[in-house]
Amino acid sequence: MYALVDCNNFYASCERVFNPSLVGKPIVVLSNNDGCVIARSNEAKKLGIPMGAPAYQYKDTFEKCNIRVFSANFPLYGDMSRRVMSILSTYSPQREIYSIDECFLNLSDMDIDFCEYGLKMKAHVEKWTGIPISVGIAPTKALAKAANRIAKKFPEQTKGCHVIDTETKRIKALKWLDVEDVWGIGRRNAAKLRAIGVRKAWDFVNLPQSWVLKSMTVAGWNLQKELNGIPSIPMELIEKKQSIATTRTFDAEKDDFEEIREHIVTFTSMCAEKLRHQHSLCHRLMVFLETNRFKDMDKRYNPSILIKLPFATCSTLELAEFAVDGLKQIYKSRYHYKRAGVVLMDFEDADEYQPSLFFNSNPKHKSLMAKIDAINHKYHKDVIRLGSQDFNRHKMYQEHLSGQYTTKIEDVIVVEI
DNA sequence: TCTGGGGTCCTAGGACCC
DNA sequence: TCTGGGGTCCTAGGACCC
Repeated sequence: MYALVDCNNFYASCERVFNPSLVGKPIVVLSNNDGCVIARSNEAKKLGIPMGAPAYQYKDTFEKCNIRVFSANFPLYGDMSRRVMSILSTYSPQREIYSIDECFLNLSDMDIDFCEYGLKMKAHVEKWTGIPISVGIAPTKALAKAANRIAKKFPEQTKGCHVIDTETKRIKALKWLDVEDVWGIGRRNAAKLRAIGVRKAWDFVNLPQSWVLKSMTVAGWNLQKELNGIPSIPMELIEKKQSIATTRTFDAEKDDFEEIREHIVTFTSMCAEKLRHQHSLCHRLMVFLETNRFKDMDKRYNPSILIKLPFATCSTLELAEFAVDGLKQIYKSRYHYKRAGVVLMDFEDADEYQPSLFFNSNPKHKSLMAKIDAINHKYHKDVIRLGSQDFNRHKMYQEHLSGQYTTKIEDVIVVEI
């Protein structure tokens, strides 16, 4: 059996933990630059605020309905996530962190009452962190996802935990679940399925295997097996990332090369720090630029360049040099850029690195980076950075930012008695 | 005026190998 | 008229996820 644990309206719940007056009130959390709605409390969902809604189009609704608006506070959400995940890891020897607010637990070979166990972890997480969660438990990951959906949809009946442990429950769940809500069936596949009359997950599992393989490849076939109770999507237990990206939409359109270069160096530095944190070296780096995607075609230019490094490295100095090299190759002065990013990929373990006979990362950088990381970690910000980085990091509109209550000492809440 | 960010996996097709 | 067969590796792009 597998459990899928999902935090309810995670970002909104994080804000509530440190501001209980928000309980029961509609909340939305906005993306960087206060651009789009990326999280909503149940109350905000009921008011009809869609996911991804551009904030400026809903400004009046926010005011009229007294919706509390927050700028994204990722240091807070990341730290709260870490706390939730660490509690959940005590409930199974195998935990897969699937996203910032979700994780799978392998409950196989455990002689327990699954429903009782799910409710126990729910109470535990809520008591220790203040974050409400829902639990779905079933024989496969895809069915656990479906069970979780049922737990969320019917809180009165399920108390926030639903177990699919019989054939009757499995069939009932699949006949209830809309095909587009099945984990792994996206918009494209849903449209294809609708076109041939498939409406429910139950219709999907009854499609001939040949059709599924042909139209949805092996991913679709695995999904079909999973929904039929045959585990076909393994637990992913390795917690090292296979790629690390830092990308940002700018507060305004930019065309100045120097300014863009500063951002690219900063993005590279942020990626490199994460890379070192997971003890990896990278072999490839991608740099991309994007013009405003809401403008006319003739003003758009979205170049990217993939650079194969001559040696594996995690040195910010070396990576930044390669990134700027790449930027020079794709930058054209006649366009206005709205977004840019750096992606590191093709990693290997730092401990298992086999040096090359001819080209290698500067060995002195290893201890230099370690010192810089230690100092920056101590001060919780980049007090040491490259001279070529932008001084204020990245400017963003963050009009409604809450405190970093758990990661910044000045923001810790003071209780007066 | 304004419209996010960070991931994973799969496939087709080209380059290259013998 | 007709020009082999069977592999692997790499890459770009698409689809999906939160």
